[in-house]
Amino acid sequence: MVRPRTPLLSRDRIVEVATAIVDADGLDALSTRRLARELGVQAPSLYNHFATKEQIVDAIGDSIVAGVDLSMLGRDPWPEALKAWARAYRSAFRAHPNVVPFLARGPARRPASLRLADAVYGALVTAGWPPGDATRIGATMRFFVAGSALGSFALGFVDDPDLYARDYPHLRDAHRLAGQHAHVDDSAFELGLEALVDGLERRFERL
Amino acid sequence: MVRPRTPLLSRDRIVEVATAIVDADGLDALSTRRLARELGVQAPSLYNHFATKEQIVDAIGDSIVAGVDLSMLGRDPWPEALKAWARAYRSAFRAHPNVVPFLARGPARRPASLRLADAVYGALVTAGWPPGDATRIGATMRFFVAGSALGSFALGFVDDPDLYARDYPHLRDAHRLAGQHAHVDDSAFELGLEALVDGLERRFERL
DNA sequence: GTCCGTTAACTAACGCCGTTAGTTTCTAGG
DNA sequence: CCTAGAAACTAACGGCGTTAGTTAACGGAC
Repeated sequence: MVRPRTPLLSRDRIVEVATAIVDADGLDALSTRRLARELGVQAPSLYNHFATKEQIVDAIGDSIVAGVDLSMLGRDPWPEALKAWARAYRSAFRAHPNVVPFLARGPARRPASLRLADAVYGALVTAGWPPGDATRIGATMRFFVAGSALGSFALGFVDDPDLYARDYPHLRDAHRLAGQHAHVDDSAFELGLEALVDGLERRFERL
Repeated sequence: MVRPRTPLLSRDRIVEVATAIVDADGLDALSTRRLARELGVQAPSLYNHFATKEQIVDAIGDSIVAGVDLSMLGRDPWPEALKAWARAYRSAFRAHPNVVPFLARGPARRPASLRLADAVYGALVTAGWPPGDATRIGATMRFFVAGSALGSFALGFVDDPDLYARDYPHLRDAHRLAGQHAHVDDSAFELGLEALVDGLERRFERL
């Protein structure tokens, strides 16, 4: 086959299959050869659509961030909007946990990230925040959401009672975390989010 | 050379040179062949000291986390201790920005991370927090610190006035962020940290 | 002092990887 | 109809992490 009558590949199809591979088997499992194989094609053909493999991963990231609901920003009161947006942002990450290390990595120059930054900044300024604070709050929320989506805290612990008791005096019961990591991570996120927005509201009152 | 009179390698020396490579040229620049070359050795010799390359990177991570000052925990009042510890944690990350994506990645089962979790959990419980809340607060702080160390928020913007004005109505002045990313990221971290701990103090009062 | 198991270096090689060069054939636009 | 460019191909390069198998020095036991 030299050139098919109808194209075998498209950017969308490549991103779709690449996302499936990463979701199923992790970032490291995404190689140009495997991606091409699952697309029914040879690896170099990908380079007719993307200049590098990194651009493919970038496109995966953009498509994930593009799915974050922004409708509450500028509509609801800012504290509620901020919390709802943070939850939507985090759950978009959580739907593709293997991509998060890449997403959180570099500065996000992808279009969807800019649209998101624009929306949250605009909502805060409209609500009465000074521009400088609005920038910092957008950044802080990104820090928190990215960090919480990144690595499970509770997964760091293994279900072995003896392991911690010996060396870490306060972690006697830490082994129990292993079995409930999803719940622990979720409730830690909720606690932090409430505290953070609560602190921001107090700061806002002082303006 | 088959076996030298005094060993050429040691775990410490490998970790030291590996850290220097990652700091200088990034995680991707760390290959077993380059690491070996800079150690004056052939690549497979590394496998006498570490089972996999990942274990080498793990050891880099552990040595960084081991440097975080924990002395304020259990000594100062918990809100101040928590803030000072978060700043120390973050600046340890910031000293090795290229390692952070790896550090933040998986659950941290390395000894230094466990010691750190033990110290912060112990300090909170001693201060009067219920154990469940202490766990969540430790996790939340880790989320925030890891997220803030991970990717610069401000670096996501390029110093090009026209780029944003067209597509993102509120980001008219975003291009100015590019020149001040360090300051923006630092002050966003400070603002978030103050708000977060402030919110936690209010929650503590309500107990 | 000699033996011997272990250690720490080596060389050679395997099967991956991302990517480039060069070729072929089909499509789309004038 | 002709032609420029797009989209597939094959072949190959240099690098990667890792394994197998070899060799010589070390350190303890007799």
